[in-house]
Amino acid sequence: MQSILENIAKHVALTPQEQELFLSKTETKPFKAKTILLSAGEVATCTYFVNSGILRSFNINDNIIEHVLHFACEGWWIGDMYSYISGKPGNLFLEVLEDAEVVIITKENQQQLYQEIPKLERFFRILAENSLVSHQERLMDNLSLTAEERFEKFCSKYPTLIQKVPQKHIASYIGVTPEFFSKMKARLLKK
Amino acid sequence: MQSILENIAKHVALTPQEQELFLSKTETKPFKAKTILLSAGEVATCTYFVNSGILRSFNINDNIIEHVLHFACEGWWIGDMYSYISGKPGNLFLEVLEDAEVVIITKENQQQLYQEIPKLERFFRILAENSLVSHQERLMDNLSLTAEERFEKFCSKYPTLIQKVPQKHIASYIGVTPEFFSKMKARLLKK
DNA sequence: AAGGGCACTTAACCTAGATTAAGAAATTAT
DNA sequence: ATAATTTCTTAATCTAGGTTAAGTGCCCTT
Repeated sequence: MQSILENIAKHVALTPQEQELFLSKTETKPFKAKTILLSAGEVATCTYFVNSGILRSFNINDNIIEHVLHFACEGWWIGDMYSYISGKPGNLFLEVLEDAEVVIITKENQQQLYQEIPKLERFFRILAENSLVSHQERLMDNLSLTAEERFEKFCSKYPTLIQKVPQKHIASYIGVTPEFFSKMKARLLKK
Repeated sequence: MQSILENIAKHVALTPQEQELFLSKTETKPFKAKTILLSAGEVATCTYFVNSGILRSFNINDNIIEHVLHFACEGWWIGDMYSYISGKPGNLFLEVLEDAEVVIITKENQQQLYQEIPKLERFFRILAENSLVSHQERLMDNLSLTAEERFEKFCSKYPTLIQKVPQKHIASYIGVTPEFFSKMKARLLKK
């Protein structure tokens, strides 16, 4: 299991004291599958780091159709960035897909940490930049690739997720209906 | 015209000396429309801030179809974040659409600035976070809205751009062909 | 001022993926 | 175990948006 400190150490070096301070501002909790950590309409007051298990963020259209924004498994960060930084009610739900242990950082604590350990500004800058790059790529993929190509890309990028999460969520992530996804999968298997 | 210093001042306060230092690490240049500042396959060594005029970033599929990632006009930042942070050849072109004045920061200079003015880590963190949020929103819009709804959203978000940039680029940005865009526009005008 | 590209429009036809519906398989709960 | 609920599959039908093609108008350039 990759710890949150190892995750930070990938980009900035914290002293033992800083590490301790950092951990003191976090809270680690277990959650059962199906738990909703955050609902649309609420203000996101925390950011989440996944120690183990799987989470997803998604929104709901017209009270019917879900769209998966993100999956997060071991070693990933997840949250509702819009609500978190704006302080306004968000559109995202955050759900546990597989029993998970999650490190929680409140916005208050994160602000304090920025004051006390300025290096963390760099860390979260790099995190945001990397996330931005992958969103840009996904956006361009959605504009230029077919559903089949997006699925293949998803498989090579997140090979472990395919076995673990219901395929309707993967369909939603790549932007097709579950029915079409099923048809497409059958077609690919014949090849 | 909004200066780059005012843009920074929105999020962090620099002292006069810091402001001077910052400007000394930048270069401001005029560019004629149609100039290509960066091509796919090149490594992006700079980030760009637009003083005036309009730029766009886009990629090209199979040597044929362009997809617009971004427009940038007065007061916006633009570049190829993937190539810039990875140091690898990128997929994006950066083109001037309307005669422009652009502030250029090289990666080297930006790294030095991070050392000398740590507050800039915060500024660029906030910049990346905001950009991330708008990419997430655009991604979800592409998954859940019709072309017509995306167009309406584009109009209310970037009212000035509609008059100024060729509509085929706007079609590309919202993710439809120029022909369909034209048809859709005619349909909307009838209402 | 003339001509050569672009940018835009229109229209006929086409297709990837959506929708609807019904049944089968797999999980979950009791 | 068994019932209940979800998830997945299959198939028929439909549509938003793509493709192809032809024509119009409008900047640019010289």
